[in-house]
Amino acid sequence: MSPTVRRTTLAVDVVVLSPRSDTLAVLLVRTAVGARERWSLPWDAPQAAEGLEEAAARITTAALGAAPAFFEQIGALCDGRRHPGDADVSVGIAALSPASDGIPLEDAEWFPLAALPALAPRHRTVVDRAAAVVRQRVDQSPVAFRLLPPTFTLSDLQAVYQLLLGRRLHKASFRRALQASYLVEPTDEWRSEGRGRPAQLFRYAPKKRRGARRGVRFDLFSD
Amino acid sequence: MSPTVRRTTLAVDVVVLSPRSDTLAVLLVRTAVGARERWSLPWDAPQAAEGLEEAAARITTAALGAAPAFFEQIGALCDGRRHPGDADVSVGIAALSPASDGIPLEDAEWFPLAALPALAPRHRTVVDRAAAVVRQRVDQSPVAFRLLPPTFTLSDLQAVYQLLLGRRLHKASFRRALQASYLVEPTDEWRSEGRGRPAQLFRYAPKKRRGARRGVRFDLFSD
DNA sequence: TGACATTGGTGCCGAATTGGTACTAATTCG
DNA sequence: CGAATTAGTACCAATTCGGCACCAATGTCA
Repeated sequence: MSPTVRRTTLAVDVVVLSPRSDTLAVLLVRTAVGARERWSLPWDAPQAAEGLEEAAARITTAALGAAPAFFEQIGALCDGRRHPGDADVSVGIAALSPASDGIPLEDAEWFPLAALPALAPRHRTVVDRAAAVVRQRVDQSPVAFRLLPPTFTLSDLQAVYQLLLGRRLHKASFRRALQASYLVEPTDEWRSEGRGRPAQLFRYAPKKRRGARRGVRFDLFSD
Repeated sequence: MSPTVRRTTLAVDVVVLSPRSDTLAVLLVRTAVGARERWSLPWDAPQAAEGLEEAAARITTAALGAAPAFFEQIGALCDGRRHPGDADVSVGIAALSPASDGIPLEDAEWFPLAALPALAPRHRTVVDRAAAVVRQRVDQSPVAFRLLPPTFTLSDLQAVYQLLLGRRLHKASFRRALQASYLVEPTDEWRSEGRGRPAQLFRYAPKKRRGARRGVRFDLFSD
């Protein structure tokens, strides 16, 4: 018996993440279902000859008015869980948007990741996986920089890392590690943010220094 | 304009990885195309009401005669690249199988990851992503243990880590890290492998010690 | 205007971790 | 028995880490 394809229905569900008022927030759109107000992730089917990330960009732009700075696919879901459009399979995409970018359209709103309204079960799973994936990627891809404007202070950067990792970092150690990584370079601008000493602005500018590989670390296991 | 689903064709492509003769090997199946011999990943469409990993287990069993020990989905691909069954979308699954498990069926064969025959472009991408994902997960999920039989020596384990990471590890440091991680426990069996001192056998038995979280490491960036 | 609060940034030191070498242990081969 | 081979450990110097204290530059307010 040789393999054959089957027709299925497919949806792209986008989890747009952005730091808003000191927490990670998710963009949801209002869906009119009966009398009660309901929310869902922005989603749609990919159009013909459209890549998955192209579709994600289009879907996000429709809800936020701006294209996100970064995408990462978090996989296909095909559990039996209900999807708002009854798609057989969902492809989840995590999209990162700087705090300053975009103004949600009329039927869209930011919700803190920790305080979401009820969602379709499939969407709930997609959100959870997106958050987990982004948090895991923090030190392997430039995730944090995509949640910040093009120039930022080191305190901003540290705050984003702390948001993503969910724990405090030591200022001196953080800067040492950053220095050693050749990921940012200083600009000659300074920002004065009300009181306190002005902070130097940096930009993301990774140098291709192959970092010194360390030995295996077994410390991130979770299961 | 509210979102709607579209019908597409879907395939599950499985990358079965196993350590064979000191390299990572991939299981391929022979596909008769014209006169020339061609190879592809084992694949099929998911059956109705079948989860993606269930499908992967079924597909692998059909080619290897045994179900793999571990699956990890590596995402959906929807580039324009050609798929052997002309599926619009492929879901790639990495499957791990211990060296000792399974005997490839008549039309299946192991190929070293570094010396694969020509594949359909989509399958080539799936293989590359599977290898990258598995290598990245090495220190975050029990990937290495799924490439070994239930009991193994620490030298076996170190060899697998070295295969996956593609570099040498220091014996003392490796064992220190392993000790600190509470991932294995000794059995009271010993294995004598020809010459040399017999090695104690261990089994995978993760203790739920929340590892001491370290500071951010910026060293694994690749782009 | 000058003390003080506030935020940014760095220097230093003891403790922990790392990588390396060298050692001991247990077995097979001849 | 001794050489060879593989397993496992002890020690040590160098590096890295976390924490604290300190200095710097600005706004606030008496």
